[in-house]
Amino acid sequence: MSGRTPGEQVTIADVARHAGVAASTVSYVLSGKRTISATTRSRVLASVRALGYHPHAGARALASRKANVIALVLPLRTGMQVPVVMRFATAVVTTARRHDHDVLLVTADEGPAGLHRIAGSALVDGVLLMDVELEDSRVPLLRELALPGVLIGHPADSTGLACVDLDFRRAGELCVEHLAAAGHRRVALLGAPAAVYDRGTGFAHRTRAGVRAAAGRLGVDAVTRPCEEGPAAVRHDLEALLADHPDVTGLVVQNESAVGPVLATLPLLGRRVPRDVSVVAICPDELAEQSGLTCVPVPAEEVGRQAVALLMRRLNGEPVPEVTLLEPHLTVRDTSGGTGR
Amino acid sequence: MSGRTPGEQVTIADVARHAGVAASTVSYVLSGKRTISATTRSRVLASVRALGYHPHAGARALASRKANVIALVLPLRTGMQVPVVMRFATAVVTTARRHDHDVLLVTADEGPAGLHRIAGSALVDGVLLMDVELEDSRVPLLRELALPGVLIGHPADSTGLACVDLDFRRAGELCVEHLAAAGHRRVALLGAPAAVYDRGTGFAHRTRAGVRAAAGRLGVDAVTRPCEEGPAAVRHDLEALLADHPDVTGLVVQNESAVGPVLATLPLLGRRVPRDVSVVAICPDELAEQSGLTCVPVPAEEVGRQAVALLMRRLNGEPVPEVTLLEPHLTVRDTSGGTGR
DNA sequence: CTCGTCCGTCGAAGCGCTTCGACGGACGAG
DNA sequence: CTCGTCCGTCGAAGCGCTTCGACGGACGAG
Repeated sequence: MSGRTPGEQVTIADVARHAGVAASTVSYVLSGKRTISATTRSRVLASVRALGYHPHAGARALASRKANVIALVLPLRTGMQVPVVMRFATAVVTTARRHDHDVLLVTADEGPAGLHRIAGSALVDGVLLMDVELEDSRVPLLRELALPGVLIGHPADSTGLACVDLDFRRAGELCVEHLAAAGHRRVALLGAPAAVYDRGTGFAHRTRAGVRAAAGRLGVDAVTRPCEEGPAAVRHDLEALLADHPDVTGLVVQNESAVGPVLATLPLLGRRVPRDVSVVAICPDELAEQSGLTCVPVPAEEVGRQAVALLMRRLNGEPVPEVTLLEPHLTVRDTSGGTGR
Repeated sequence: MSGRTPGEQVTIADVARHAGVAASTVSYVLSGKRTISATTRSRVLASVRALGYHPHAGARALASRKANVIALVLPLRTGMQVPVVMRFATAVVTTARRHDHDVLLVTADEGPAGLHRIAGSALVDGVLLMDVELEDSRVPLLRELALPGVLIGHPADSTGLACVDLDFRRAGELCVEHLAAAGHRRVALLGAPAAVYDRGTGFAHRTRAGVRAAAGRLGVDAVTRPCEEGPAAVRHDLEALLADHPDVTGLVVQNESAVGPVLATLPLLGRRVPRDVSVVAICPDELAEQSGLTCVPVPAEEVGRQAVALLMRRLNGEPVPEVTLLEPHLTVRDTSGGTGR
């Protein structure tokens, strides 16, 4: 179609020759950094299309000192909410593309050395860090490297950083407020696996704090306990919870893999939902929708979009807020209701 | 520590000066493309470490005509097996790093234009294409662009390509053989969502073909039907299946999200597992392990490793087989057994 | 002892882009 | 009509690397 041999790089010089202008003019047409007459512009753009020109990414990065690539540092460890991560990643890629950036996938197990390498080699202009822990070793490194970064979740000390997250504390409060308003006086949080709390992962700790705070404020009894993954483990943890606290009538679940098993197990333990026990989850909305579950959705896409938008503003040298918390909302479905007690 | 201002690029010239050699010598030490004396080599490497040198990725790409980056083109559509995708992605990144390559994340919704852009801008040296359909529009494009690629799954025409996949046909056969050997004469495949078959996705079609082939060969009745996602949908589809075919005693499940609901629903329909109905799944092994499920594991990591290894061989100009099928294995657990009939 | 070979290193060129300074020419002000 | 301004374009330099050819010098063969 274009007549060129596939695989051969079309250069800016080819375009310039084809359009009868200087290479710098082509560059200015493409970047818009200088005014170019309408006729020249359209001639150049026609040549770009005719030749199927794409600027060489490496050459561009070298000359402009911008890679137009951001890194997405993913965790991929036990207890991560996998579908949430995927939807988040999609939103990140899509939004980044809209800002003319690509996304490099980095796994956390390369650790701080990975950040060093990526920053040192100018492979990326900035990073998105997921699954940030309260005391995260990568955070000081980010500061030291002067590498623009946006964190998903937030560490204990967020000075000089940019963090985006659902307001999990508020989400925990919302769940308890909803249950309390329906008359529940004893509630329980069935949370993430113990390892997640041990790592000091922010969302788990903050949710728990929110549940406790709201319970304290509203005069509700609240117990909280971790929950391991897998149907058998969930069932076991739920049974243990109800054995220790048989009078719990409101359940907050923050563990994707537990949602299905919890709803399946409760009837077997003689608890009908929502008549005997109300269940509220903090989880992806589709998951909740499938089961008619009352929930506070985790807005993965929105977090991804916001994170990229913030990073782009940082890359442009604009100031950004240290902490951006997304307001949670509770969607009422079939698994929560009043209590007879 | 290193004494340099953070964010300032350390260049090969800095290293050369520090070590008292020419820049080209540093380059040769790092690439190993010419013999360098042991003393020079160690002096250079010491300087590299002292200065914290990382070669500028763009400059390297420009000069060497290699980006040392591969693209991972992910689907992210309905019916994809999300955890499998994640584990696959991790294996890809890890293996690529071992070959000194990074991974660019591309979503399929950028479509063929994305491949054009990526190839044209020399951002990547090759691509890994996931979720390949039997008639995939990206496949001819790959050929046209002369862009080295490895496909996960395989299209109808694999001429000149490199495809890696679990041998899903054989996996389907294995499941039926296992059930037949245990005495089951009527089996059913509860498969992927209908949309997945409609798209012509290879793994779904091949599994179904394998189930049918083995059933025919062994004189077993086999019915196959798609299964939508979500507990309610799964339950509905399973009930419909058993209503139409009440004498089915062997169930093959190829749908991650259906595994839990199927095991939860069967007892409610009066079928104990494995006494009344044996269940065999094709799914990630952890998922099966959690439920004590007999299964043919989908070896996501192994597929990822193989795919990267093949791509690296292609990038080195070595010949690679058109189709690489991984041999499936059946792991017997608690959900399958003999039948009384 | 001499010559050829080859090992180890160097310098220069070039990869494809961006950006800076310069410079015609059009056009408006006086 | 003249001069100054500014718009639109050009050419050159430079980004940091790899790679090629060249060339000392050591060393072995004769």
